[in-house]
Amino acid sequence: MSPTDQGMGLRARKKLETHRALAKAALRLVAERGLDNVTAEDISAEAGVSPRTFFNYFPSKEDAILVAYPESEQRGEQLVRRFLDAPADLGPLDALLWMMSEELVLFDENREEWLSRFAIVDRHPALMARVVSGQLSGERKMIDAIAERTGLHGTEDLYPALLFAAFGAAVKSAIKLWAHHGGRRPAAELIRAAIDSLGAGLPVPAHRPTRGNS
Amino acid sequence: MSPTDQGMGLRARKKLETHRALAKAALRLVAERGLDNVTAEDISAEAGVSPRTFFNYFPSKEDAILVAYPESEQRGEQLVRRFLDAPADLGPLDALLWMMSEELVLFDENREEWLSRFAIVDRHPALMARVVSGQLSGERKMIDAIAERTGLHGTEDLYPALLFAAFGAAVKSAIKLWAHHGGRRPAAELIRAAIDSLGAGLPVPAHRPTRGNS
DNA sequence: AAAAATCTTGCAGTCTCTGCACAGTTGCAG
DNA sequence: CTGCAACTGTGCAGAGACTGCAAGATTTTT
Repeated sequence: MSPTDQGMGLRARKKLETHRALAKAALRLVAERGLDNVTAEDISAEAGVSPRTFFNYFPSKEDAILVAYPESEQRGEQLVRRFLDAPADLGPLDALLWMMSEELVLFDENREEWLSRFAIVDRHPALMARVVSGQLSGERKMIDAIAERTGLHGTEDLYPALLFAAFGAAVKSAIKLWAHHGGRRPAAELIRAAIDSLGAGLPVPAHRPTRGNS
Repeated sequence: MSPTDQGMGLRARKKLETHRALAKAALRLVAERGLDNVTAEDISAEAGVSPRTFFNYFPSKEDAILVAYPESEQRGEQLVRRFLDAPADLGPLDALLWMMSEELVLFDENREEWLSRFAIVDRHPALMARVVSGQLSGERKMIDAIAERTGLHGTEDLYPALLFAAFGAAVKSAIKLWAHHGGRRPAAELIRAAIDSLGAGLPVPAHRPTRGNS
C-alpha cells in the first residue's frame, strides 16, 4: 500500500505501520464520534498500542489526524531545492506549482482518506489552524528561496512573503473546492486554475467559471 | 484609555477592565518568560482574579494573548455589511480594503502593544494557528458576501474563496512587514501596496521595491 | 551470543479546561 | 430603600492532554 515499504529493515517498517495505524484509527474514530468525544487513549486502544506510545508518535491528538505520513526532516529542504531547480523560464508562481506537482497526485490517489480528513477539518476549525502552522514550519526557508530566485530580500521586501502567502491561499481554496465536489476533478487542474487567476490579478470571472473546461 | 468606557454601567465597565487586565498581564508575562513558562494561574494572579475566573473570560491561555478586546457577536456581521456597502465602483479587493480601513488604524494607535504581541507570536508558531482560526470563524459569511457582490456562488465557484484567502494573505504579509520595521510605516500604506501587487497579478518587482514611494 | 541502539510501556506528575454549587454584587421595580 | 432577579467571582472535583523518567523488550550490530 505504501510506496516506501521496502528495503528499510524490520524496525523502520514497524514504525511506519504503527504511525499509519494510529493515523487511520484517529481518522476513523473522529469521523464517527467527533473530535471531542475521542481521547488519545481511545485512539491508542484502537491501534493496539499504549497511550504513552501514542505521544511518542504524535505531539498532539490533532497531529494524528493531520499528519498522514511521518514527515522527514529533509522534506522541507527537498521542496526548496525543487523550487530553485524549476525551469528558469517559469515565473515564481509557476515555479511553486512545479514544486508541488508531485505531491498533488497524492490527493487523487488516496481520495477517500483525504476527503474524510477534510470533512473532519471542516467540522473542527481548530484543526485548520494546525494545518496552517504546519506550513509555517518551513515558511522562512521558502520565503528566502523565493527571495533568492527573484533577487529580493526575504524580510525587508514585501514581495517574497506576499507571493508565498498568496500561493498558499490559492492551494487552500483550490483544495477546498476539490473536497467540495468529492474529488471529481483532479486537484492539479483546480490549482492550475487558481494560480492562473492569481497571475491575472484576480479578475472577476464571468458567470459559472468553474464549470467551463478551458 | 478605552474609547468605550462610558455609559455602560458599573457592571460592564468592571468586566471590560478585568478583560484588559488579564490580556495585559498575559502579554507582559509571556513576553518576559516565554509561553511555556507562564501558566493560567500566573496570569490570574498577576491580574488579581482567581484562576477559575480566567477561564470565564478566555477559553484558552492563547486567547488571552491574542484577543486584545472582547469581541462582540455582531462584529463579523458588521464587517460583512461594511463590505457590501462599499462604493459600487470599487473592485472586490478594494472593497475588502475599504472594509478594513477603520480597523487598520488600531495597529498604529496601539503600536507598542501590537508589536509586543507579534513578537510573541513570532516566537510561538502555535499562536499563529489561533490567529488563523479567529479569521476562520467568519470566513463562510465573508465568502458568501463576496459571492453576492460578484454574482457568483460561494461554494461552487472557486473565485470567492480564492479572493478572500488571497486578501488574507496580503494582510498577513503586510502586517508582518509592518512589525518587522517596528511600525515605522503606517500599516494602511503597506497593505495598500500588497493589495495593488495582488491586483496586478503579483509581478516580480524591480529591486528594492518597498523603499520606493509610489 | 553479547553489546549497543532503539522502542514500548507504566507511573507519577503538571497543566489546561469544564461543570457545578454557593456566595457576593449589581440592576431594577416597586 | 428594599427586596428580587440577573449576573459575576470563586472553590472544588475531575477529565483529559502531555512530559520526564526508568525499566523491560526488541532489533541491529559486532
